[in-house]
Amino acid sequence: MAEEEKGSSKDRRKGVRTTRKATRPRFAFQTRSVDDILDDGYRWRKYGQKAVKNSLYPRSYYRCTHHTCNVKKQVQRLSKDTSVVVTTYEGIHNHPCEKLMETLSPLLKQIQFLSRF
DNA sequence: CGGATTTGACCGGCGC
DNA sequence: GCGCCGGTCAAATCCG
Repeated sequence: MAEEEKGSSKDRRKGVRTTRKATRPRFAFQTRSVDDILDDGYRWRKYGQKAVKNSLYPRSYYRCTHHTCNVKKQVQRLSKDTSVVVTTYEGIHNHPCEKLMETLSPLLKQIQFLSRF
């Protein structure tokens, strides 16, 4: 008979060890922007979207696309001011700021160039 | 082609 | 004990 892959093959969530409660500081601040995705210097990948009761707008969940970076970001829109988004950062980056580096790259180059003198 | 994104479905914890 | 909510992951799809 055909093997029923339904059920066993569908091994969805498997081992969500609770050993993931390491230091995880949470920083939340509001920003006035019409875009939910605020490029603050890191790359984010959306992994979920859920609607909030206190808000008639959905909340977006983002995660850092880095491998050694376990940082999470939550973005919610204020029901009073849809032009304001609340960004909550959870965790710390384990890698240098890509965008920041790119922005400082030309500057660093110039500094090094001037340093030669 | 690869990476990124979207939606739906599922699971765990908690309350009563 | 059961139901409900929140939160996360997976697959499929899209774009450059």
